[in-house]
Amino acid sequence: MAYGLVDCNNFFVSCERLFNPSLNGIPVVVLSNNDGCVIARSNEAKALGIPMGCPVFQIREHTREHVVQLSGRHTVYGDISRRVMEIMGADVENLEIYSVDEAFFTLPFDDVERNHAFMADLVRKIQKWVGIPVSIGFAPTRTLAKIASHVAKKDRRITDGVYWLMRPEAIDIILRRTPVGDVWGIGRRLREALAQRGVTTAAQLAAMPSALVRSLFSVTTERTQRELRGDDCVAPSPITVAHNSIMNSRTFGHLITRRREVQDAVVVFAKMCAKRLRDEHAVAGLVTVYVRGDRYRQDVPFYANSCTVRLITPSSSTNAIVNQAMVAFNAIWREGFTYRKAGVLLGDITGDESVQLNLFDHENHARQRQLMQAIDNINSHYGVQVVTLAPDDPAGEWRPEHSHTQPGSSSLRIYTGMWK
DNA sequence: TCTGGGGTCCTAGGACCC
DNA sequence: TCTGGGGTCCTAGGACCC
Repeated sequence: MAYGLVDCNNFFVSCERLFNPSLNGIPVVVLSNNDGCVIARSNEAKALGIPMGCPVFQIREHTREHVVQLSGRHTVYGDISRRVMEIMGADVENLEIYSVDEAFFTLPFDDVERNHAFMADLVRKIQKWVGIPVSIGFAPTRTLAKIASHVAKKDRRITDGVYWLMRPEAIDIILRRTPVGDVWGIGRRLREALAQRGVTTAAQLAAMPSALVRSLFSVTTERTQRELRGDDCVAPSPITVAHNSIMNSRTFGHLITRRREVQDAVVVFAKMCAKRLRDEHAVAGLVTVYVRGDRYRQDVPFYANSCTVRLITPSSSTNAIVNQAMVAFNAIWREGFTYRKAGVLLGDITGDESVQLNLFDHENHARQRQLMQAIDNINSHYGVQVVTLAPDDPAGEWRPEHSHTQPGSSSLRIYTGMWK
């Protein structure tokens, strides 16, 4: 049994290079929202020593001058990702899409050489058809396959973009050369804790007694450790992974002190969450709202809080979710602080066919569902928010003094008018 | 001056029940 | 005054991932 991992190299940068070939061969980074952090780097940018997740202002000035900085375009990356995954899905078995630029799969043949030739072809095919360079690693476990794909990426000329980490001797050699912090599942905290015990390489972690790893850390870390030894511990996930939570949040471009502005943002996040729920034919039972100040600012008092509200009947109705988000928001809002970020998180998500209806909610639920569907249809037809629910109204009912509104009982008003 | 967004899983501790 | 044990469910918080 072996797992394959296909990994798109420097994915966001590679996408940008598709549209602008002059970016080839030079240092390029793609930035997060508000152009705050580096979220993708070309090899040339990595060579300049720019770390992943690095805030832009921390890049030394004379380095920054030589780097092309681009704002992220995640819709575009999503489209390109889909094309890569479609090609993979057509040629391999049990493709499990793990992230926008990675997927696990199992091998199509028993014969190693045949597999290798097939995979090397696949790497060339994706490069030719989509224009994205990928690397593929194979190993007895997913954790080892991640390490194998790193080897494939690093030593591309030797490996054809495909690397097999199957033989115990080969695994042993590679693990000795792999810093423990590069192992999938070992982050900064665990790396530091392990270093205190003299464990700095993946091989040393693999050699630790599993019971000790578990008692020092957690079952998750023990699983990681066993995977390094070749025990397959990560349960396979179904191809269509249902979400346990849906989140929408944003760091604001500047510090906000006005209630109205933060509240408007929360309403927008709640609406986007509700729309995604409906797209996934799901309903949520929990609505969490959180707000927080700027943890880096020493000169203003810091405040952060969150509140979770349960819906009496799980719902995907914008009205019900925005309503509960406002109840939660009102509970945590504090005047006199500055706010840097807010978000809405939906939890307890289930399929919408199995909603346990509250006795009094039956009729209301069916009507809500029809209304939401009508609104989604109109908006998707025109491609803009032609129809929207009332909460955007500055004189609306979402004021603190109206925070006792019960779920589902507030009136629904519809604006029709083009969005400017 | 400037520090992302969207997820997952695990653990500890409290409330509550019999 | 003495004041169980075992179970479930929920939540907050932490660590990790890309």
